[in-house]
Amino acid sequence: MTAAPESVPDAAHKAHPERRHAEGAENYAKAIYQLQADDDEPVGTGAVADRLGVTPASASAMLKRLADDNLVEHSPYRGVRLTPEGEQLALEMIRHHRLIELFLAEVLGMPWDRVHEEAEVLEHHISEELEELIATKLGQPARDPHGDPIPSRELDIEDDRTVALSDLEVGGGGVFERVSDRDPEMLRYLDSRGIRPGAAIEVRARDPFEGPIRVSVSGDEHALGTPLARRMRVSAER
Amino acid sequence: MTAAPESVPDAAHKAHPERRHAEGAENYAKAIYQLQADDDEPVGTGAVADRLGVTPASASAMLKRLADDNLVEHSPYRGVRLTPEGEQLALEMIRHHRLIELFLAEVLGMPWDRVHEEAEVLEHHISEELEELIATKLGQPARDPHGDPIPSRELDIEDDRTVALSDLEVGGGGVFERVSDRDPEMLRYLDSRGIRPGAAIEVRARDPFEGPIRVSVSGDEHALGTPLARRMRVSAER
DNA sequence: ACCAGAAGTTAGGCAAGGCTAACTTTCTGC
DNA sequence: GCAGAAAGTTAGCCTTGCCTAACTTCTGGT
Ligand SMILES: [Mn+2]
Ligand SMILES: [Mn+2]
Ligand SMILES: [Mn+2]
Ligand SMILES: [Mn+2]
Repeated sequence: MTAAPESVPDAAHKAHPERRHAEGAENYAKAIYQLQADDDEPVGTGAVADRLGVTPASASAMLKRLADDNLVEHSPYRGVRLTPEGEQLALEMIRHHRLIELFLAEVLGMPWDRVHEEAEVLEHHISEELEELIATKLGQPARDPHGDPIPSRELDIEDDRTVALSDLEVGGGGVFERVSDRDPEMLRYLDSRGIRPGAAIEVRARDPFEGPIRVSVSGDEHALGTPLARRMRVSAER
Repeated sequence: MTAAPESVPDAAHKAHPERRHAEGAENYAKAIYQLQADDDEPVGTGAVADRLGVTPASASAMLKRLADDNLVEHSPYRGVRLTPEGEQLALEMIRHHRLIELFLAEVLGMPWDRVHEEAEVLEHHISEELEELIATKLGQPARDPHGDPIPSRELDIEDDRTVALSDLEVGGGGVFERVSDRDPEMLRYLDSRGIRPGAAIEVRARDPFEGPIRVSVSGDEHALGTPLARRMRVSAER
């Protein structure tokens, strides 16, 4: 046996206070964070329920519990806002999620349209130690396979400087930075067209009434429907 | 889009019928499997309760539910035995567990005394697809970091041909095949002595009344307590 | 053969989360 | 400014697991 102290479990990875919250609370916190975006409007019960696929009644009950746990402030009938503690919890889960997605893609070769579903489960079940081992293995990465920023170990996250592709004028463009990871079909479609985060993209033409948007990506032209273009984010110019 | 069929989700990894059971059922099935060993005595409620750290009352209730789900046969007051379905479920979890342990150790460099705890959680949360990616990455391995055999994809498991080190006579020995993974302290101790699965081991002397066992491992002598020796398994000779 | 203690089960609770149905509050269009 | 619609909440119920306390069954020693 070495001279190492007995039963002192390393004590390293203790940046965040290791609050143990139920998986439910973690999912709600993440959903609220993502719905809150940056406009600091409170988030409605219905929006949370929709995103999590539960009834408004279930969400209402759960939000009250989150309020008791100091994860949200709840004004009945008006909505919820994350407390700083709730935001930390959300960011912790987002860090787990994105690290896992990248790890699955990079280390295990899982296709980028399938990593999301797996990460959605695993994010709640990895230890802080495993989180750290994954981050180290990946070289403390800044972005996940869909271009989304990964919060730092201290849970700082880069603020979003992108605009939706659907909001660009003809002639506008930039780097295709990120895309929603929640629709595998969509990801496979983009992949099959060779459209991936990091590519330069430019709007060539737009049709009115939500018509397709013609873009060029690395030389090729594509006509993208508005729902798709809404989920693709491009670096803000200027 | 390629000519690949739409929405047919690959259909590969479907060897086992993908029964979804609650995490509780998975843990109970695994516990019963491991208590059952090979002596096909039925397993008592108390033994299950002990191993899972719940009260006998809780185990009793749960065993009844497992019986309803056809995972065990339950004779009240006499004990339970796994059904074939229950055994498949147990082996599935054991495969997950041991693949995850090896993966964490080999790919992420997690020390062998810490992989068990992490695997204990993750085994319930990886998809069949991820299981397969891990197995492939590791080259369809046969043993985990503690020397325990990993069930095949078809859930066949090699039967145990080892004896406890504590049961060997002086002069007996063989290959140190495997060691219980449930006590991190013990694993660290063995590791610090350079005693690892695969090493040749021989009993040099024994003291009566559960006294220490003197063994030689790759040239060095060690005195091991009986509780430790009971958890170390050595290849059966002859 | 009996009976005490060990082992197992039942009864009654609790906490998380989900549901539906019914009720309340807020918002909106006239 | 008010009615009806939309949004949110409450009430009552369910499932999964766990608990303690009380009861039942089994077993081993005399
Ligand atoms: Mn994702
Ligand atoms: Mn963390
Ligand atoms: Mn499997
Ligand atoms: Mn293990």
